[in-house]
Amino acid sequence: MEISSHQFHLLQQLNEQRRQDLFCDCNILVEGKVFKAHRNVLFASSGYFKMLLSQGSKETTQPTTATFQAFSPDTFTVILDFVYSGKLSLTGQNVIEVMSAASYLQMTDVISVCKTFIKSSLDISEKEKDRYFSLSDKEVNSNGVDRACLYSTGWRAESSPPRPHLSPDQGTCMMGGNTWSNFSYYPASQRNAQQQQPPQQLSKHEQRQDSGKKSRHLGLQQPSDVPHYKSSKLEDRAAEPPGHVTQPEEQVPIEAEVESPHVGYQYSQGADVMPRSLAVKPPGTGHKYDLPRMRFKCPFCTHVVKRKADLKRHLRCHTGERPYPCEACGKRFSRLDPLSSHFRTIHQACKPICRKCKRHVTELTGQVVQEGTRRYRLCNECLAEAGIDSIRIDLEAEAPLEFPQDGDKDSRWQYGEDNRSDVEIVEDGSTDLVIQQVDDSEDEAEEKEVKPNIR
DNA sequence: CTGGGGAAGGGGCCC
DNA sequence: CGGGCCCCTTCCCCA
Repeated sequence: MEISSHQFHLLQQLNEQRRQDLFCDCNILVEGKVFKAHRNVLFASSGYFKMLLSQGSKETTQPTTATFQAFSPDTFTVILDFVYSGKLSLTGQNVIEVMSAASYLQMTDVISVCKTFIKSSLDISEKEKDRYFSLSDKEVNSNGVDRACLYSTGWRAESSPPRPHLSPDQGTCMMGGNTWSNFSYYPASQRNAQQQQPPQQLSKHEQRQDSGKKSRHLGLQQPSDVPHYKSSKLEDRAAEPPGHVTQPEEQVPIEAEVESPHVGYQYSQGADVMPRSLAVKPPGTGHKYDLPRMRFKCPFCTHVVKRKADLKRHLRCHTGERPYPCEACGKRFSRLDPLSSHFRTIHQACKPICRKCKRHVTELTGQVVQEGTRRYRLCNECLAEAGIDSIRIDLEAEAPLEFPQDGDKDSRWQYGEDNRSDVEIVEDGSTDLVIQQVDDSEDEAEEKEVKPNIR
């Protein structure tokens, strides 16, 4: 028999203990502000703390202290409140930083919720489009605030439970000129205890995407390996006056018009979702019989793209999402093509150019050198200058190319296996360099086969 | 401190 | 719609 309220009450008690500084054995210092918490709770909630606390001293009588500069005390307050209550107080103003902090702290649930929060606002509803059908572009783009006002009626939350700990201005907030409703997330385990908080429903598309990306984020490595969005940059961009980027303004049409009837993009929950991209028609297509040409407006900045897919891609630079990890070095990329490029350049030494003298080399006139997980080519002369005698096999460098922590996609990292059969390793005597004879023709074939993370 | 080069980020657009 | 290529810009490291 299971008493569903037990978990909720347990968490409540822990939260109460935290507030009263009872049994707190961990101090978290964020930009000078000290937060008290329980090691056990932090350990259970955050991959970062799990790592930190498991690596740290086993001594439990001394309080552990962690210091962070990567996010603000306010952001950590949101995170810590979530840890101890299951309620994530997201607003348009804090979602980026909260997600960044969650990424740093390896809290995949929070990341997912932040992503859902952001993504859920990206859908275009037919209803909303109708609403803007006759908007002039100037009305739409000349003033982000105006636009926010126009949008706000459609996505203001109607069922968000009141949260007394919020400051009044958190009721709705502005982000990039748009008004955002508050967003509360209650883990499934707590939803029963909450007042029938409507669950955040995702469209099939989103569910698929989100589940997939969630699994990717489960593979986050050390926080230092996890790139974070540049909040300041984002804020700068978001704060840019609309006229700052002239290109979209100039190209954007006088009349805003929506795409012809489309499918797939609908509000899942009208209350929590808002139209975040605006389709407008370019100049010269004013005639009603012209095929409507879409332009999609980024809700975070003034960028306008022609295709929804391009907007989706662009948004990753705002959300910081990097779903494509390089399995050789762990570096994560927001897109597949830069990853492929990185992989070819850094780990496959595809450039037939001597890294030292920049001359073109072939398999006859040069060799591949491996340094850690990096590979590059050196011509025989430069190789001789470097002193082949001083170069040895680095078995560490050959073997490490497995990344069990990342179950992303079908990422099959065959680098260390398949390549080895094709290369002849010249062993020498120095640090961590490996010279390899590589058959270029096979290298190309292998390049096709061994692309990381490519489905 | 500065300039050059490599790597990565990001947009446009084709397939 | 995703993958991928091209191009330009930005960032970072190093001499």
